[in-house]
Amino acid sequence: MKKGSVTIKDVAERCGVSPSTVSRVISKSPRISKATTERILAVMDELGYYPNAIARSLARNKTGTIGVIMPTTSEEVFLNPFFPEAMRGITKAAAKTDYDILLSSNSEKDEELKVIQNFIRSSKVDGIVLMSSKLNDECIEYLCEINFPFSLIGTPHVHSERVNHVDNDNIMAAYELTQHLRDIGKKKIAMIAGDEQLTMTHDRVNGYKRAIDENNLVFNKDLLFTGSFDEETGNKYGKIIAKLDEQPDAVIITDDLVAFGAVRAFEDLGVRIPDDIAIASFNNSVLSRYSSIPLTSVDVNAVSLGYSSVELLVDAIDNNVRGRKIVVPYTIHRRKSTEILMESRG
Amino acid sequence: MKKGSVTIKDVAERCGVSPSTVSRVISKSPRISKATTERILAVMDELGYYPNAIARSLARNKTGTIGVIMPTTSEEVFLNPFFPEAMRGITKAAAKTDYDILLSSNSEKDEELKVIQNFIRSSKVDGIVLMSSKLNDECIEYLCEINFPFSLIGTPHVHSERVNHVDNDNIMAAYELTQHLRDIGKKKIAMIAGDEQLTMTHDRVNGYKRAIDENNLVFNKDLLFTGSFDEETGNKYGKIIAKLDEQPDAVIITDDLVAFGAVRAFEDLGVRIPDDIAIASFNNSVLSRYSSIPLTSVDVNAVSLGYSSVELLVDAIDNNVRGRKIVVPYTIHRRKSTEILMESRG
DNA sequence: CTGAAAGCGCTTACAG
DNA sequence: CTGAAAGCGCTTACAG
Repeated sequence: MKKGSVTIKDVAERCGVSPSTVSRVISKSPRISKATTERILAVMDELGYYPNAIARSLARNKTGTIGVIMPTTSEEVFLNPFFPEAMRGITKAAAKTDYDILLSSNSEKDEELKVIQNFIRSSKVDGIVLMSSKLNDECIEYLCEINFPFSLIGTPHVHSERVNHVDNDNIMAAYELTQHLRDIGKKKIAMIAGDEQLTMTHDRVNGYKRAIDENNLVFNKDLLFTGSFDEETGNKYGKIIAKLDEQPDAVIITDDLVAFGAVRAFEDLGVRIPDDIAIASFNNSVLSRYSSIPLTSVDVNAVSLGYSSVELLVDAIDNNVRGRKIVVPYTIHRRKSTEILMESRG
Repeated sequence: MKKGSVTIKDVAERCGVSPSTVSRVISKSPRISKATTERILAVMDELGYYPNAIARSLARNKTGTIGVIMPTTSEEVFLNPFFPEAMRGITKAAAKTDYDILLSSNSEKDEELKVIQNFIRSSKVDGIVLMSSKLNDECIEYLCEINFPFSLIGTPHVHSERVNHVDNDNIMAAYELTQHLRDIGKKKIAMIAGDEQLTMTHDRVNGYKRAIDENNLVFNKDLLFTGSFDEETGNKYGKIIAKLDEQPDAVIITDDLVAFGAVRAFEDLGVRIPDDIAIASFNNSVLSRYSSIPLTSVDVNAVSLGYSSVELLVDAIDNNVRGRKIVVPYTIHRRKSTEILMESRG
């Protein structure tokens, strides 16, 4: 557009000072007299001057933007309400800290590392937020190796003492959920966990197992399912579970959307919720409230996770902080899908 | 980090050529001999050279990034599934066209214009995607005035021949929805439309009115409500509608989330859906399928809207195109909330 | 087909 | 408190 608009040089000339001086009032250097400062500010206003962010970035070797890496394909991502929520927290924190957000747009699966490398090598960003944590995460590996500032939503599998991360206590959350199911009288509890590659999945499975052990319930690995975060997965496993010879009486599911798939399967097959099978899931999306059977669900507080991830990152960029960890509390919302059974019922 | 890493100069020296030549192979200029090109490529690889995007931007006066402006507060935005969906389309198209996405993070309401001005004046972006269209939209106004490349998701209220935009035919969609309600035997149709400031709201209201007229139903402005896109709004108007002396027998609602609020109100007050009041809404979110009463809903194809908005924008940037319009088809999904009534019923 | 030079718009030691 | 100068890493007419 109107290029060659007004530059620092124009302002300088008009004021009869050097560009250096103008630059200093821009960056609020205290070494400029109040008089000149005000005169320059006035002229900047008059001329409609606005500092060029690109030029500034180049000179200062700092971009003022952070890269946010959406896991896997952006297509899948936005189906899960977790990510929009987390983005909400991220944008909010970014607005506060005055960083811009460069959104990764990896079109293909497993291009994350490439996107990250591109962001870094072409120096488009000062730091990176990783929105998920896998078991052998090459992105985490890479970022640690080159010691580039980043923060992680989730818990790293390795290098935990070197990476800034924010997470819920997923072990405890799954543990509590399992306890809750036992408390309402359930004995045989299945689990549909998420992607095996995610550390989150492992944490939740561990919490589940611990509760099973402590309550002297039997752990049966045939009752533990893993898969992706979509309705289909839930529907598929729901059908399998409903048709088991020894049907479980409860199931913990790693996400509401998946849970809906299971609910659909149960309804289709005449399995009553919560009477025959109770359901408890994660993410507390709007859907969990408005489902035909409202679902007990863990609110992981995705907004806070996102918000804190940016705070951590800024600390990493500005103060070179590494290995800090923030735990965001979760809340279990009890709903009809795990309602306590009446004494007398057919 | 590893600053002063490897630059174009390093590559040039190592090759015994000038930086100009290296620059030319980077930008794939055809004027460089195949031999030198290959030699230089090899050295770039050997040295791990990667062009600095910032420097390139400054020199070329082009950033290679597009700014995406989320309407109002980012907090509200992510509650509505429309936006994540649209973002999905946007990131997908951006990945294809090789543009980066700078996400607006306006923390306060009505800071959109400021964010836009900041993006443009500090030359952080080559173009802008506006995700919603208001009646007297100062952002559209501004962008037209300075003739900055942008595209709009929605229909502009004015300057329509000058702005690139992509939208559904909202008039027709609301018209069809109203017809559908009449077809299932409804006579007195209310509407909970969205924010009065949105052109979308006006289009939908117009389609609704037209259908009312054509069918010789009575238009009653007391049956037309406007408000924001949240459950509360739906719940509030749902209660009001349920308590009207002459209760309507159907209601069109501008968004599933709002519709859920109304459903809740109706259920609480013993109003049967669809028997007493049928409900048809917009956006076809996952929720509309899994609600206690599945909702008839219009799929606006938000992903396509987002995708096309980027295509339009790139055309605006590269070829200076203005005033192009794309219409994205919608689909009405009929569900239980507008099921045809049985003949004999109490 | 290639190079020397100027320039993109800012910042920042260094010197005074 | 202020300025001259060099530099950030690239691009691009211009000239050959």
